[in-house]
Amino acid sequence: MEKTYNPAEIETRWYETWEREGRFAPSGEGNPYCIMIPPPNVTGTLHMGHAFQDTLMDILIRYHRMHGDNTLWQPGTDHAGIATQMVVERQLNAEGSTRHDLGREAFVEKIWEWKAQSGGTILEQMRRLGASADWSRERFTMDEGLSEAVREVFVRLHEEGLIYRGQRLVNWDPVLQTAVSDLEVESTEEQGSIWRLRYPLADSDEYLVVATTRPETMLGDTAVAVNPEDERYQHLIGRRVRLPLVGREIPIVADEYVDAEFGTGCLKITPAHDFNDYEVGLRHGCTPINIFAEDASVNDNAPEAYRGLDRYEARKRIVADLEAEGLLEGIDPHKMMVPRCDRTGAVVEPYLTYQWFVDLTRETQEDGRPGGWAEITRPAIQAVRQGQIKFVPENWTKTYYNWLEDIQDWCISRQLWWGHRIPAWYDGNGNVYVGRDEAEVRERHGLGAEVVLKQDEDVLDTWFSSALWPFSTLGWPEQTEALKTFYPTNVLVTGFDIIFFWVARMIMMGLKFGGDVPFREVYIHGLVRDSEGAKMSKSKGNVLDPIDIVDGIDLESLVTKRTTGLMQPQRAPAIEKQTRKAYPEGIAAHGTDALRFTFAVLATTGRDVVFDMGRVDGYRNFCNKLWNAARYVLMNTEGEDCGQDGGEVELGTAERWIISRLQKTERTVNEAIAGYRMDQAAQAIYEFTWDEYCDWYLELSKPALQGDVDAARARGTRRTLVRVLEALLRLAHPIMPFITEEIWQRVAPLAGASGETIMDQPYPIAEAGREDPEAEAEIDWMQRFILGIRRIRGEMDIAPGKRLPVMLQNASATDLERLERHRGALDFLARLESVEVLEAGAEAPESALALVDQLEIRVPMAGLIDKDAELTRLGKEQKRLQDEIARTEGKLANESFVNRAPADVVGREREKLEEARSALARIEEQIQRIEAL
RNA sequence: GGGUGGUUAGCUCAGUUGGGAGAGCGUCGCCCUUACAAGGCGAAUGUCGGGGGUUCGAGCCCCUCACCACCCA
Repeated sequence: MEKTYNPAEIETRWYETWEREGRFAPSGEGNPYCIMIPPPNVTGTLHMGHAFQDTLMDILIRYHRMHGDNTLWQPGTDHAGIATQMVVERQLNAEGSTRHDLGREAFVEKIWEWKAQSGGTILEQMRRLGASADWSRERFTMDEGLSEAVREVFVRLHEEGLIYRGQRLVNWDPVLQTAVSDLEVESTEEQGSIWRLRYPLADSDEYLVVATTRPETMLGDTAVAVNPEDERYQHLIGRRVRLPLVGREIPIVADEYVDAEFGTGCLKITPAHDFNDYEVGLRHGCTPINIFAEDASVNDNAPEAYRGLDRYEARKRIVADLEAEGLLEGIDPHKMMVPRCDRTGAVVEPYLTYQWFVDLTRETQEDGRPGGWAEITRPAIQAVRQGQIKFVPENWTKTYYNWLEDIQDWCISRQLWWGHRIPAWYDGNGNVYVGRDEAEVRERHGLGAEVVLKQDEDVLDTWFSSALWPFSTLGWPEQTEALKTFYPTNVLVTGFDIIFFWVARMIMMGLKFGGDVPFREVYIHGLVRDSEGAKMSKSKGNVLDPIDIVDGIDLESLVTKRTTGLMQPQRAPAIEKQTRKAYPEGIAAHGTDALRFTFAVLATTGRDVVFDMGRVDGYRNFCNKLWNAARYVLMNTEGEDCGQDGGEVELGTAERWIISRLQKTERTVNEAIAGYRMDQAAQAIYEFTWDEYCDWYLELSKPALQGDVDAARARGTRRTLVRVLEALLRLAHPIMPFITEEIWQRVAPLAGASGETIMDQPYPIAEAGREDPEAEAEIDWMQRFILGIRRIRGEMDIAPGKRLPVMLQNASATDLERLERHRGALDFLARLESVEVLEAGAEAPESALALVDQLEIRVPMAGLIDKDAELTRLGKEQKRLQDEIARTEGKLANESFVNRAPADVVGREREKLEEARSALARIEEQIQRIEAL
């Protein structure tokens, strides 16, 4: 084996081998186990969230594959309508062109080109992480098969009356000029103003004052509303005001919605441009007046003076004009929630347009058929409520219910060019026909060639196709073998930010069209944040590229990477400064396994995953530790007799001990993974490897293999060295696939294991019969013996290499037996020069003292021990024991404790007290003796 | 305003039906002991956010307050 652990070389080599040999495909045998990847944006790049999530999925996949399941990890990508269209559009803009210059067909062609060129990036990055997805089954949401599924679902829902087209107020992005769903809108608090405007009454010289945060919308006002209980305005209800600048007379209505405490208590009602006003308008029979064009400039429904002005320009002019007329009463600063599109950052405009919707709210339709609530939403709620789908951690079900129980109809049309075009056609008379294609529409509705049909210009919300992902990727609507085998899938692994967008919608569509839940469990993991706990985002400049952690990156490259392509280039200097501070040396190469191990350890039940580079450093060291342990094992076993070819094998206590500890670790790891506690699994592997196998067993094997040892014993030691290592490698493989494969190839033959790859070896399962409490007790004794001497050594600053003479006093028969049995190990690990067993009652010379239960271990002080240092050391021990005695005595003096606590707890306290008292007595005696020197 | 989660060592986090708190990194000593200095051996470090309650016993259960974060209106 190479002397140094070099992850880069190992990782690329093994990944290529696995993929070439088709190791990622389902075996076709065993219980089906399937995970659908949450499809990333096809033109995106891998971020920390992906890397974290992919690691978790790959751990589960590799674990189940090794357990013999017929395992499929279904990969693929999403066309991500808005995001992808924007990317390509921005490129065009950079070339001085627009998508409108190109036209729809050429623009879509351009996006396909872009996809062909950069679409594979993220999947390549996933390969770098070791993701063992079945790439031969890779799907893209706009593949023909998946597009067919989309059309099929649309048509069927439409036939059932569950998809409808209607004019509704929607969230409108005036930059992209498309509707967006409420989930794509982010509201943040921003500083704005409240303008108080005077609206003159139509029939007198009086006026009332309305308060508004958006004065420009007054051009579309259709009413003024006051609270019916508001005494100030009783006399106004039913009268009319003359709308300034416009001249239209509009009614004053009473509506509960108005908060008398807010502003002036008079609310202007603009149904076409505010969701609440729309509702109020409906109640009072107002016809909405739309005053904006699609780009949010003022349209022809407004007075000529304002037409064509952008909404903010119009605001300025309107405020100025009102002021000139004496109708502006005042402006107050006001903090308000401003809705912005999460993609473009544009302020979203409530806008009245025709859109397609999925009904999710009606119990029954007008014609008596069941509505969307009954057909889609309620079953989705029930599936979780009745336990057909389990959330892990369980409390996320609350979030799920809260959203579904208060759901709105789903606006599925988008005014984009990139996506699944809505399968609806219009004739010249405004009739709309829905069908799988134009031919079907013509045939079904008897439309001859003379009728001109035009397909709907809009495309579907990307989430519409994502909702079908669990079954469309398996071939639906065909009843394929894959579909029959792997649907429902086993678990969905995803972040909580996407429960609404995606999880709920997959459950809806899975139940409706897949005939069953899309997955049995939903494992919700936390979101990766930077070491300060802040969200990682390009604009904050705190993003990390997982591949940079794997390969390393120098500071200058990192700075360049973080400061190019910013939406707000003015942030560059701040980002640069912060980057230089956080990573003065750049980022070191850590290798994929270390990164994966870190992710596993961070996968606790919390909702935030705070990522700290120090953790990766630590787990890279762990990889190095494992590597070197393997080197040691191989040095001592390759070319030696490890018992793989027969021969008598004898296991010593140390062997029985490490095997016993391994069983416990195997049990812990299996339970942890089954419960989605990757942190506990990784922790157990770490502790076993480092604290038990390396720190103790490898050390114990050294004296056992030195000198002239019994052949059967040596064979037992070598066999245990390789077999435990081999099992450990299998145990760790799902988390750190590369290093384990690399070492396993060398170790497996020595351990008597055969196979081409660790990937398809059986996952270790604990055998209760191999647990050995006796061996554990004995090694525990030995460890305490050694630790006692090491402490004396450490506290006295005695060089580790210096051999020490020790004397034993008060040794029991068991102590002596154990001493005899492990003398070699004790000499080696505690660096003993000699051991003298003192007769009962014999006076020991002045010495430093360590206790193992009743056994007193003494290191004579002559020339070695510093009196004051020993007194300090003993003083600390004295204090600890005194505290312990005080605590236990107090407890045992409490009658209710003795009477009410379980007998074993009380018994344990009594034992503890007794031991502490005995130890304290001897420590204090020792203190006196040393003080007397 | 409603909801959810959090507050444990200097930092980032674990803590399994309530039985005297752990890890990684960092810190302090002593060591180049032939697997590993990305290491070995040893050490220090916490009124478990505040207050109250239940209990023989609370980091863990209940109430309350404070602060932080997120989601929804």
